Amino acid sequence: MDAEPKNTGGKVEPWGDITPDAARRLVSAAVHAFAERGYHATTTRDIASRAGMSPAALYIHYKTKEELLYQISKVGHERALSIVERARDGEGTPAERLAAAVRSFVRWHAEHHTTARVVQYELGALAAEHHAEVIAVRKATDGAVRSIIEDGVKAGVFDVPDVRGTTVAVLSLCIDVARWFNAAGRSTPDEVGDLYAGLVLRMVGAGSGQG
Amino acid sequence: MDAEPKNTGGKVEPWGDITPDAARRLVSAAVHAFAERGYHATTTRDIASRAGMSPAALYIHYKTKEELLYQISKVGHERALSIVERARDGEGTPAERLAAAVRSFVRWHAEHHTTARVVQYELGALAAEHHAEVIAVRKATDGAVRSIIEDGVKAGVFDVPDVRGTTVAVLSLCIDVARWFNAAGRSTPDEVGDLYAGLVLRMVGAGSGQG
DNA sequence: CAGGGGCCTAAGCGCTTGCTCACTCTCCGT
DNA sequence: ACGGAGAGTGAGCAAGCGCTTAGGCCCCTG
Repeated sequence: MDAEPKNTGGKVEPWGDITPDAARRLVSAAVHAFAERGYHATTTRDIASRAGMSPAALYIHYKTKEELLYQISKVGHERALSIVERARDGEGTPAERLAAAVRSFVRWHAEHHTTARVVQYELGALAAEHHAEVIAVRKATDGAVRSIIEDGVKAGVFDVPDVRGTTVAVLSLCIDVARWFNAAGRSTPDEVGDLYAGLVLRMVGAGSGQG
Repeated sequence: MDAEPKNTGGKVEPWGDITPDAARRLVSAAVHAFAERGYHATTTRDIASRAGMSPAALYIHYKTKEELLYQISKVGHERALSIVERARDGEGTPAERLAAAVRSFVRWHAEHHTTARVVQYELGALAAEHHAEVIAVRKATDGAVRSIIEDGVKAGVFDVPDVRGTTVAVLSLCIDVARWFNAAGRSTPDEVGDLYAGLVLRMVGAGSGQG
């Protein structure tokens, strides 16, 4: 029933299931390099040396540098989508489900901020067909969040005049965590997730302090 | 008292006062290229050809490609800072000033989304000292927003348990507009600004519907 | 009208890039 | 013992990069 790694919210590296070992090291090296300098400023030599191998070894496991980005982007987007889908399909009131979606989505972006930064901000470097594929996943994510908000509006527990615009705002808030979050910073992923869940409930007019 | 172009919220190109004409065309070309493909994926030949000149002409007006980015980033950040400072120092209740700050800040990011995208997302490509300079301006912007929120908390009209975290969230919301806003899309800069101002008032517990 | 500065170009230099090639080493089934 | 597949390397190619150089045109000033 759960074909994913053990734990969606925990601290597992998202690339633990890639084989062989060298391929996994390459993906991990690419994630860190892309997150630090951006895709175009990262060289294949940089990725290979971070993975502890020669420049040529990269091409044994991946056809191009772009394929590495595609792998990262695709897996990351699917993980992000599954997080909000799980919240959408879960039990509870719309407010509880929206809070759960935001909390786990934000926690993922904070916990895996290196991966998330690549996933959210480097997709413009993908080849056309890969880009389109990833955009489709993003639209599904957007739709999942919107459907939770619509549920709340239909149930009369949310006060949201502009559902589409508010959905974009909620996702903005969550995604941007990947840009500024710093593991050495003041707050933990859990704290940010809780804070943001509360802020989003207020945004939809279902703030905890007002019923 | 106002050494800036005529209009901070209007539709003026932010580079209208650069001379000579060729330098202005180069900056404008660089902004568009950087926004579309990113700094590192943009070539000096691309910038020059967009500006209607030969590759070498770029170096008559700017020492390096990075200096072009610095010019864009510095001017853009200063403009953004002046927008929130104006709101902070303006008249009205904390709620009114916060709403004004968000409205004009968001409107600027939507209106000038091409410039804003470069300003907000390409600063990592700056040289170390230029980067530090720009970071200082960003901190000032953060501080200006935070001081408005603190005013509201002190006055007892905002309900914000975590001022620092909420400030980050508010800025996230505004900045991310530059990433997704599309001039051909559904909503105008004014509409987004109004929507976001309302959402932020709710985030700080000063929603219009509850006094 | 001489001449110098501002603005621009064609050509190209030195270097780095993504990627390939010929080859080696290690492991494993027969 | 050995051949073939998988995984890796050192060297290097073609293309593209940021940037420079040498020189030409135009206009302003004396």
